[in-house]
Amino acid sequence: MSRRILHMDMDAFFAAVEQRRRPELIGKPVVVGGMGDPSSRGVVATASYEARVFGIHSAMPLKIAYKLNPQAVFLPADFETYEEESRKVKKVLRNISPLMEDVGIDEAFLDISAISRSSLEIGKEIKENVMAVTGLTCSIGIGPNKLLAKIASDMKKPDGYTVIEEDDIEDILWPLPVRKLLGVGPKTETVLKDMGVEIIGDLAKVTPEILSLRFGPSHGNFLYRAACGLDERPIVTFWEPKSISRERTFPRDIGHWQTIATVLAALTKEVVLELRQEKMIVKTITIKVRFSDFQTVTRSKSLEEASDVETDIRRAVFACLQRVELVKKVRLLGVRLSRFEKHFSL
DNA sequence: TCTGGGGTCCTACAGCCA
DNA sequence: TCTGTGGCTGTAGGACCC
Repeated sequence: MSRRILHMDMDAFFAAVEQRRRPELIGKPVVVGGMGDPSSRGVVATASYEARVFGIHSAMPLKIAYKLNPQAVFLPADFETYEEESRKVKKVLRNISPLMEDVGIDEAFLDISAISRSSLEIGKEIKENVMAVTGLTCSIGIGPNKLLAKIASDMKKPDGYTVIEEDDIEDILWPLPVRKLLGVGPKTETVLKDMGVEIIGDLAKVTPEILSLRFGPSHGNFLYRAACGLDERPIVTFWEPKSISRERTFPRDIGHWQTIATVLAALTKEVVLELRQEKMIVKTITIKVRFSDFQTVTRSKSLEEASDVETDIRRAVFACLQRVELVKKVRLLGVRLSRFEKHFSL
């Protein structure tokens, strides 16, 4: 039986939720992100299609989005509401197949290989049910693997439905820019461009040996196989968290050691609270310091014995802080816990 | 121009040990 | 006893994702 993977992507999710609950925003450029104040630090989480016309897109600093369109409606992200809508959508998908992989708040993969109905019927049912429970549209892509399903869902947005078959790889996949491949970000794109590789078809003509030399064996092989449309990664329906972290960017860069210490202690409290909720104990503690010039350093420390005791973890955090040279003002601080063990006594 | 917050995975390197 | 090697672990940083 050949694999049939479906990828569902909500259209401009956060902005669409805001437009649905405030109909006066329908048809207007809506930008969701940060505190909703374009004069403060933050980036765009989602821009409505009306805002995208002005060149506003995800991950763009709010200040730049404001310059592009000062008339746009800027709103803070309301994650609780988005999570609630997301749960409804995921339930629709699980009703089709329990083999669902969550990919963040607004995306999911679904393995529909074992379902006898046509792809079109399944896609139609999902779209209708998502609309019925949320009032929102989504785009659907179907392919023989996750890589191609994801590319398919991105091809016709919003409210799209696209199928990519194995025979379509040369016609549909190869003319696309390499950046469309999941795993090719700005850095990889630049290196590939320097090699004369601009579209996926160019990438498929480079040998895996050359790609491995440039990108390392793992990423190099991945790139080659991706360019050929090959991807055997399974649908992962459940996984244990591997790290818990909290970080904070200050409205203005800070220079006082006292403030740095206070914030790190507060962040430690937050991660420890979550650690205990997960009934885990932790071995490695890492702090992150980003300076005013965006230089970022991390320092980590492993405990002799895994712990969930706040004083142990805070001590490790401050031991890490002592190893950071605080010669510049600080823009961001973070605390991360990793390498968990189960807390058997609980 | 200015660049969030929560994650995952990979690589390089150093130190330790068999 | 000395030296080289390879595996493992911890640490730091980077790229990428939504």
